[in-house]
This record gives sequence, structure tokens and C-alpha cells, in this order.
Amino acid sequence: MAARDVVAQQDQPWSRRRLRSTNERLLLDRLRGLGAASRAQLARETGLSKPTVSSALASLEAAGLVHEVGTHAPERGRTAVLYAPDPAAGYALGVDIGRGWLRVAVVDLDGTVVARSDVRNRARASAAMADLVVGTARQVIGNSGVDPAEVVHGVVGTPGVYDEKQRRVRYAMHLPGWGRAGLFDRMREELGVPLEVHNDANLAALGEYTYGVGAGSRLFAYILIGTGLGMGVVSEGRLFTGAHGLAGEIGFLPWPGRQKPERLEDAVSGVAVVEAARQFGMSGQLTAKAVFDAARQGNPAAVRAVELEGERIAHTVAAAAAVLDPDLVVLGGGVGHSVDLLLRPVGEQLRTLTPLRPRIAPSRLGEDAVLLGAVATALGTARDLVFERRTGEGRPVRG
Amino acid sequence: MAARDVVAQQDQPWSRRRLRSTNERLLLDRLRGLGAASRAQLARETGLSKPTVSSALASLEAAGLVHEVGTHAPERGRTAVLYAPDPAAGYALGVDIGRGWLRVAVVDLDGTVVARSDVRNRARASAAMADLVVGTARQVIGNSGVDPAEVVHGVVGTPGVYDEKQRRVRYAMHLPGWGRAGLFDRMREELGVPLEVHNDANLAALGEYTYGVGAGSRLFAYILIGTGLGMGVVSEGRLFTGAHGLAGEIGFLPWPGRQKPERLEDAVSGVAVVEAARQFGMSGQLTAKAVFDAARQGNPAAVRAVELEGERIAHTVAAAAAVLDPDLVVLGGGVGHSVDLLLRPVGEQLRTLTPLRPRIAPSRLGEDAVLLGAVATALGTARDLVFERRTGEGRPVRG
DNA sequence: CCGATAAAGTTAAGGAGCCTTACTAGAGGC
DNA sequence: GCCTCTAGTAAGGCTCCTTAACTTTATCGG
Repeated sequence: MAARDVVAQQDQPWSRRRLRSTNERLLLDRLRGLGAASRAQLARETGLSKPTVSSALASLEAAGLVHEVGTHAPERGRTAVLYAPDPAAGYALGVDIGRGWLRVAVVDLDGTVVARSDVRNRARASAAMADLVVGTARQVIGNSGVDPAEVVHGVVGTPGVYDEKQRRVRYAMHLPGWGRAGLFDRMREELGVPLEVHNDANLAALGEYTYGVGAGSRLFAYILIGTGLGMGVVSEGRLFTGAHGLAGEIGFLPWPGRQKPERLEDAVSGVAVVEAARQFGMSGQLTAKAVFDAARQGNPAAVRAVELEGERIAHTVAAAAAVLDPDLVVLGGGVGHSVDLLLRPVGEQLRTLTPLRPRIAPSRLGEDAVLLGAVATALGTARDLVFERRTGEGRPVRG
Repeated sequence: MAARDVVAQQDQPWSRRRLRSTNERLLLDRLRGLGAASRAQLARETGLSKPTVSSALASLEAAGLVHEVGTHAPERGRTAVLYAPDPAAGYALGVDIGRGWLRVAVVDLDGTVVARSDVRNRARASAAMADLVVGTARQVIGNSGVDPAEVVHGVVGTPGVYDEKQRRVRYAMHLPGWGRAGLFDRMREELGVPLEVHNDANLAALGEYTYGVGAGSRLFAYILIGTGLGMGVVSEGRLFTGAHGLAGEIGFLPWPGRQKPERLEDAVSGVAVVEAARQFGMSGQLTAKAVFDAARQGNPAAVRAVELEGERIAHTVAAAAAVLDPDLVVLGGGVGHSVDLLLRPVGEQLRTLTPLRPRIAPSRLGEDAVLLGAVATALGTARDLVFERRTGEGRPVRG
């Protein structure tokens, strides 16, 4: 969304006002990259002249986006005054609505988590779940000691796809009633924070890209295997969403299963592992985790079930590799703990399926991937918002 | 490539020189969109002031990028002088190297084809093929009457993937020796035109997006079915290439064929249609075209072969749809003429494979898709180049 | 035919914001 | 104490944008 605004602006004319704004933005971004820097250093790095840097930095300081943060003594010569972005100039909210857990975090503009809460999600009705989200978010903001008005943006991760026009979630098979219209509007209203809604696998991909093993990848795919099955794709640092936000809905991949075509999601998700294990002879109260644990102990039925799961994931990876050409595929979600068991069978099967062999790695963030992705996304928008409102306060606007 | 430069520039500081340059660029682009416009009209549309538009337009005219093109009488008031981009300010070269045909076109900056030649490609050795390309390109430029130095950029479409580092084509299975290093360097040198090399399916996608049925699609996939099998993906108007330029190499899709896993390319390409027809009982000297023609006449073996081909294509489309979420899939290439026969079986099979059902359409450009894609790509870069060299000639450069 | 109106385009004045140059400030080395 | 080196400031100039007023050229209505 923020990115689209920038693109739209490129058709606008360039007056000196825009020039100044762009240079201030350049300095702020550079400062975030460096952590802290002197005016002279910024001038060298950006190519701007020293006076320009001084004046732009003064504006940023007046707007409260930047502040002095210490000094640095060069080998010889006058000591420099260091500036850094003010992390307290605004805050962002991240929410991960999972079937089992609800996670909420508030971060400052540096991306540091200032408050967080993970609560079991026992709500069955969608209204109760919305209430839980709002309540927990209020509580986290309260605990953080941050003025609620300073939480300028929030991002929510949920299964399914958010339809901007109908203002509701679609394709959230595992959350009954969650597709009702108006749910998120109510949450926005009660919370008083703008909320952006994204698919959980997409956010997990962004999280893993920003804070995890995906860093620096040109094209990277995150496969979320849990109750459901999803994939998020990050291309050149930006989320790849497709025409209707359905990109990566690999639950819909054709899968050569039985006579009647079966959805891949049903063949790969946690439920399928349990089903396979049962078919191979395991019995009792099984969960996916239990099957993986048994396989680690050497239980033959469990080993065969895991082997089969590996083959199925390999099929998914092979399809994604042929279409997208990723340089890295990360496996995460519920099976995240068990990726060590899966890597070998996936790799072996992949060799028989396709000559393409992207690097495959387990998630580094584990259960936090979705939340951190939400936080990273919200942070990006929050930084934009805080920067944009600067002008209005700092100086009078004239035509 | 041009797009990447723009991104890189965004980290550079914005001085006054850049300001002017950006506004001139804005005006030129707007002018291309409108075809022709008066200064007052441009001022209204861009938001720039009238004096600024006058002065920037004068610079552009001095640089030869823009010229007066007529007048327009408003309902009342003084008649306006109309300006338009000068199409003769530079030229671009497009080349489609296919196994059967070599196509070359020269276009002016408006995108109008000023000369074109299609020749049979009978060369078997790669060196002969390179010579044929250079010879034909020279001839087309000669016929166009354009000064060869004014052909500022060229784009070549070929099967396979061009490796920028090794400076050679890879994965061009159907062109023996075509992967040799130095081939394109020699062509560049002998022709004296910078040549960019791209995968043919990718260019076809871009061509169909720019001039064909793909116009305005948010995410669109072009499936090229001919001697080989390839897919090009255009996302938000830009080519989607993946991490190593292999995106859309759907020849590598896993395909539930026989006992031994078979490459999808072998199952879907033209050769496979012939093979299937033979298996179903046809005989004689068969080509893919012959099979399709026979099917149109009602030959049962041919009909079954076409049916099977439809199922295979449906499998491809289903996989692409689940991963990419396109709003449009175009079928083109050698089977382009026969898409009418395929649409029904593809649609039917797709219904059984996946709930996702992107719009499927035949190519509008047919055999010209690759060439027009090459031309469109070259045109973009040529416009950039011509705009950039303007400064050097028009005015002295000062720090 | 002549003034009113309207649109296109130019001229002139003013100002925003950048750069360069030249300076001051402060820290170490000899 | 003086030299050198780096950080930062001050002054002046240049570019290029905007606003506002003006000129030019067309139509319309009397």
C-alpha cells in the first residue's frame, strides 16, 4: 500500500518542496541503516553538501524524528555530534491470529518490541475472537506505557485472504464465521488504530525475509505447513501477491493423489500426517507432533508417514521452483520443529522430480514468523506515516 | 535493466539538476501518453506552472526530443500550439530467434515499425545462425533508411536463459551449440548495437501485455507451446524473472506421467502431440499442425491426442494458477492457431483440478508475440537512452 | 466593427533550496 | 604554540520553480 503511493507520486511534478522532502527522507533512511552518524559522515555518504545535511537534519530534529545521541572522536580533529532516528516518534502494532494462539506485539520505530503478549485462542465464534484480539491489543498497548494515539499503524495476519472491497476475509476454511463482513471494521473502530489485514503465510514470508534466514534473497518462498497449507513469496524484498491476493495458495495445486482429485492441502497438512500414520498402523490419540516424535524414536509406521509427507512437500517445492525460480525455500509452521526429519526425504524426492534444486532451509523464527512479519510490515507503514505528518506540524504549508 | 537503474538512482541526492531532468521526463512521458498536447494542457495535467512547462519543453525541443506538430483551436480563445515527441529521435531493434523463423524489426520511438524482415532459419550451426542474425539485422536497418548509429538499443529473444555473467545462453535444448560463449558478444560487435538477450517466452508475455490481450492485467501468464514449453509472467507491468531468470521454466514442472518421472516439457510440447496421435493410431509424416488439422476434420485418433494435450495444458495452468494467481492466462506459440480446439478440453479438465479459474485466452499476436515483446522492451530502453544523452548535447554539464 | 470574454502563452518578480567557498571550532601531534 | 586535520557554520550565488500580471489571439454578442 505504501509502495503503491510512492509509485503514484512519481507522476507528480517536482517542486523544491518535494526536493527537500526527498532529501530529508534520504537522510532518515540512511540514518536508520547506520544506526547513528554525524552530519559530515552523512554528507559524505549521501553526496549532499554539508550545509544541506545540517539544515535538513535540523528540520527532522524539529519534527521530533531525529535527535542527538552522543559524540564520536575521530583519530584527529574535532569530535563529531552523532544523530540517530528517534525510536519513540511513533509505534506500530503487529497481530498474529492463529487457530491455536493469538499473538500481539507493539514495536517502536527502531523495530524493538516494547510489549508483547501471547494468549491461547480458545474462542470458537468469530465475534468472541474479534473481542479477544481487541482486548489483548488494548492490554499490550497499555502495558507498553505508550500513548495509544502514538500507535500509528497495525497489521493483522490471519489465515485466508482479505478482500479489500468486501472488507472481509475469504478462504479461511479452518476458522468458522471468520469470513463475516464488518469484523475487521469493528476491530479498527474499537481499537482506534488503522489495521491492514494480510494472509498469514505471506506475513511469515516477510518476517523470515526481514529478520530470519530469507535476508538478502532475491526471490524467496516460505511454505507454511500447519493446520492448513500456504506459501508466501517475497520478490526483491516485496511481497508477491498475484492479481487477487491469492498467490501462493498452494492448497489448490493439482496433486496426483487418488482417483478423485484431492486438494494438495489435504494431502500435506498436519491432518494428513496423522492420517498416513494411522494407515501405516499407528493408533491412539495422534497429533502431527506425536507422529514426528515417534518417527524420531524409530517407530516404522511413523517413519513411513514422515517419508510420505516429505514426498508431498517435495512435490510442492518442485512446482514452486519451476514457476517462480526461488533461490531459497523455507519450511515453517506447525512442522517447523520437525524440519530436521523432513529435509532428507524432501531433498531425495526433489532430485527425482526436477533438475531445479533451490536451497531448502528450516524457518529460523519458528512460531514467531507471522507476528514478526506483521510487525515488519506495520513498521514500514508507520515510518512512512510518521515522516509524512512531520510537515504538517513542523512548518506551515503553502501552495 | 533500465528499471534497476531508476531504483539505484533513488538513493542519490536530489539536486536542482535532477529536479529539472525529472520534470522534463515527466512532460515527455505525459506527451507520449497523450500523443500531442499544448503547453497549457500539459501544465494543467502535470500540475507544473505554465512558465515551467514552456521552458522545459523548449529544452526538450532543443534536444530534438519533441517538436511542434500542429495547432488546436479551443472553443474560444487563442489557438494552441501542439507538441509531440519526435519519433525519429532514435530507433530500437527487436529480434526473435526461433528454431524455424528469424524475425527482425526496427521501430521508431513511437513504436511504429519502420522495417521488418522474416526469414526462414535453416542454419544448423550456431555460428551460421549468428551470421544470419547479423546479416538480416543489417539488411533491415538498411531498408529502413535509418542511420545505423541512431539504432540505440536492441533486444533479442531466444529459447533458453541468458546468463549475464558467463555471457552465454543456457538451457536452449533445441538449438545445438547455441550455448557457446561469445556468440552474442560477436553479434553486438559486428552490429554495433547494444543487445539485450531475453527468454522468448518472457518476451512473448511482455509483447502480449503491451500490444495484445494482456493489456491492463495485474498479473498475467503467457504459456508458449511450441517445439519447447515455456511461460512468461508479467506482474504489475514488469517481467517476473525469479532469482536466476528461470521463473516460468515450466518444462521442469513435476508431472505424473509414467513410471519414470518425465519432464512436463516432453509431455506438452508439439512433439508430444504427434507422439500421442501416433499412439492412438495415426500414421504417416505427422506434424503437430497436421494432427490439429485432422482433429478439426474429426479424425478420432487426432481428437483424442488433442484432448490429451488439453489435459496436460490444464495441469500446467492449474499449477501456475495456484502459485501465481494470475487474472489471465494466454496460450500461444506453435499451437496458437489451434487454441480454439484446446480451450474446451483445457477448461473442462481445469474444473476437475482446481477451484481457481483464471481467464484463459488465445494469443492475439500469434507468431509475432516474441518479436513485439522484444521491440517493446528495446523501445523502453531506447527511450531512456535517448532522453539521457539529451543533456550531454544540449547544455554544458557543471558540478 | 468593437468591446467583452476566454484561453494560450510570455514576462517579471520573488523565493526555496541547493552548492561552493570561506570561515570558525575543537582536537591532537610536534 | 603552531600546524594539521576534521566538524560544522555563514555568506553568496545559482538554478529553477511559482505567482501574478500582461500580451496575444481567438470567439461572441451587440
